[in-house]
Amino acid sequence: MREAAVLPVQDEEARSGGRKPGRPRSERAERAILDAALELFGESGVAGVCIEAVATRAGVGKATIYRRWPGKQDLLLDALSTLKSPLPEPHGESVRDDLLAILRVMVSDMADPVRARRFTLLLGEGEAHPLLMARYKERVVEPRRDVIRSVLRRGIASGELRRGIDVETAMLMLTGAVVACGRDIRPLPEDFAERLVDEALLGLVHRPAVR
Amino acid sequence: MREAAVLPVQDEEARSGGRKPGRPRSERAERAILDAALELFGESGVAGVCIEAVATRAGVGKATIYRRWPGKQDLLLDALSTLKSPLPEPHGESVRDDLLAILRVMVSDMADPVRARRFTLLLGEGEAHPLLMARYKERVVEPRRDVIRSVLRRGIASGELRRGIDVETAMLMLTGAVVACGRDIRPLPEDFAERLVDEALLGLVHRPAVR
Amino acid sequence: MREAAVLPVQDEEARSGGRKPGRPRSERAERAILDAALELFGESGVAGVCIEAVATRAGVGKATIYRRWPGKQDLLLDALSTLKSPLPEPHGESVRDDLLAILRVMVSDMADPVRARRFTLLLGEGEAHPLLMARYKERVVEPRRDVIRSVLRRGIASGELRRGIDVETAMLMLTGAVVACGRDIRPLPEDFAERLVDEALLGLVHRPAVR
Amino acid sequence: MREAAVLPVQDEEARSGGRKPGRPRSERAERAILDAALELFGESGVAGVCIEAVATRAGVGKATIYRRWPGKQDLLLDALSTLKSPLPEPHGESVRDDLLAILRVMVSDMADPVRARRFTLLLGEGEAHPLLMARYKERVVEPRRDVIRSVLRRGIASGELRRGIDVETAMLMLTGAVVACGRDIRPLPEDFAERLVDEALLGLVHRPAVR
DNA sequence: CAATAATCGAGACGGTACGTCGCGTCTTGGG
DNA sequence: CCCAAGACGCGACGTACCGTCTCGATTATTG
Repeated sequence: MREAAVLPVQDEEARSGGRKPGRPRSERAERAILDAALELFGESGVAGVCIEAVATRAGVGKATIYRRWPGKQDLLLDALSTLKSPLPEPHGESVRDDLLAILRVMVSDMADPVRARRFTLLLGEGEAHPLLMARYKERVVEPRRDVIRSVLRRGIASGELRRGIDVETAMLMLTGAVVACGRDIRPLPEDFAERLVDEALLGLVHRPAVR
Repeated sequence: MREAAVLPVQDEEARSGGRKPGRPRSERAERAILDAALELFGESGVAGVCIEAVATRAGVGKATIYRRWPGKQDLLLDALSTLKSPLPEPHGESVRDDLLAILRVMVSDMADPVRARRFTLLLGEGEAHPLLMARYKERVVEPRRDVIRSVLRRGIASGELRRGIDVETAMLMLTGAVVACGRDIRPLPEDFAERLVDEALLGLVHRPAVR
Repeated sequence: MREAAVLPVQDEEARSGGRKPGRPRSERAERAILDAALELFGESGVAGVCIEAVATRAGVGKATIYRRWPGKQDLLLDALSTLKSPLPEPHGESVRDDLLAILRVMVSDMADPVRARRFTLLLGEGEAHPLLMARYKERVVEPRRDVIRSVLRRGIASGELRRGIDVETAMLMLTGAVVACGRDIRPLPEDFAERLVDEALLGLVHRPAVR
Repeated sequence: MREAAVLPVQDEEARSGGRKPGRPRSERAERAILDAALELFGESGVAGVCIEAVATRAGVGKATIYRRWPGKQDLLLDALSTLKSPLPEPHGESVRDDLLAILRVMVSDMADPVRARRFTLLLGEGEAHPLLMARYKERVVEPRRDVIRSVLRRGIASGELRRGIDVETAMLMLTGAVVACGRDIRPLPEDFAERLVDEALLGLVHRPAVR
């Protein structure tokens, strides 16, 4: 993750025309580095992405990389970062549709091998770089969970869902299943979101479905 | 994976009381190596388990390690295998009880910060060490999943669970929720296994519970 | 060596009061750079004088240094040139007095620990920086030797010294002794210049002194 | 200078048959490193001797070099170390002959460019590595000075030299001249030792030579 | 007064060498 | 045949400076 990204400034340069002194960082170099990192990642996986190789292939000094990213993992994270898929706004017509919408986004994120790899990588670094992890959760994980929580709460309020639901546990079941499935089963079943939502809505016990 | 393990068993010791010539391998060394590997893994993850560090901490020569395991991953796998909690044998009295039994074991594994940390580290570094990950799944993860699968199947067969259940998806919901919870919520709620099983059994939709 | 120094003098300022257009170079910056270079040299020798460190300590951009001196050696040479004690003009009354005058200056240079350290550092690193060494000799060492040479030659011409003297060898004996003494014996004997001159004048062999 | 050389053990291995555990250091590697260093030194001087280049040319890992020498200078010192020329035993027949004998050795040491370079290098490092310098003085410099001192004292005692001689100053004149000359004048005059001794013996003042 | 032009500080650029660390292998003497 | 110790060649690590460059800002002279 770029250092600059830590600052709460959405537009780094446009603040009252001010700019940092000194020669500005080269966008060409930045693109070349990220491209080289992605190429190497595609060729030989995480292990193949060594800073020296990235620098050589990008035609860049090592310092130019370390100026931007503190280490290999952070570079990889940025390189693998395609922008997070936009969250669907729940329409509110039915709980099932709303859950499906958000879970489909999550499933398709996990289905993309690059995104999945990035996610897994991030998880692994979570222990070593708690701040990184915290930011990732705050920006990516929790917004999605919030959508699910609000859909469930709305469903309870509207009477569509039963009153006794433990919202947090239910949410963890849904998101946890996506992550667990994405980690293990390649390729992901296309209809996994549907199966998941239906299973969760119906429960396991044997009785006539009410709706 | 020990090299010896690929040889037929009788070649090792059962040759009519005969033994291989030369000095036998030291069990002390073996235990010391495994313990050192676990300690280091707990402290700094896969990356922290360098053979040199293991050898130093175990008070052992590096060759003594390589004589037994071909590489870091194989050593780690053996080391981590000693950790898995014993699986409860499902009694078969009720699906709920059987699920609770296995999920309680998993929750309590995740509740132990040391074990949880080890698990998270392993998960995260799975991408970087795919072989290690694969073997860990084969030895630790899948046996647990198999217990859940069989409980669910038995429940369907006995009529206790409804027929249409997607066993795989249901299993992923249960185990995924435990992992997701263990990763995020510290300390884990004591009754998480109960809440999870009940939520899963009942489903979310509003209708009178049948059992 | 300053670039400007290669230009004819009148091009710089004497053009009927005219000046070069643009912002003139800051004398403050120049002094700060030279001072910083000297400080760093005194602290850690030639190796310690890195342009980056000089720039930082002088509060100056690196380009401001490179605009004036083509490299480290040239900067150092200019910096060290500001240090040489002024040479005494030989009065010509007696060879002994003239030699004493110049040797006293050299001895007192070596007696000052800071100057001596600088000199020793410079000598030692001469091999690694031959250009710097050559220029230092040309600017600092040789002028002093020339004084001694001319004193000796004048002494021979006036009949004060014997005709057969090997001027070069005699000069090396005198200056070499000062350097050797300055390197080894701390603090220097106060009367070392006198002892040296007398010993050299008298020679070692046993016979009645003539003068 | 090799680390081992600091220890006061003259024979590193032969003490009571004991030997350090582990694989012994390869003499092949050591020779290859020293040869490579000398080659590079001959090709491009001190600046050309970078550890990476030495390692590559010697077909050796960098660590193998750093295991033996703490840094570039120390490696160079060892590489350039031809054994110090043996000191001539003064015959005692005449002061002039005895001085000539020892000074000729010193002059020929300085005349050899490799030895001279090594000496100059060492001097330069003296400030940075005082212990190294001290050992060098103790082992090489002082023994030579002692020879000169004793020759001078014997000359005074025998009446060959005048009584008032300042032995230390005279010694510094002789040795200092050799060093100063060796540093500046390449190639050294072949008869420099003779000229030096004669000049010192006769002195500078004009009077009939006594002997 | 405005335009021009050189210098200022700051700092990024592509490089090179540094000294360290861990890898997996090899080589000792001794149990 | 195993053990501990530790050296081996290798290669990536992250750092420090090199000498060059590119910024916006500053400061004189010139038109």
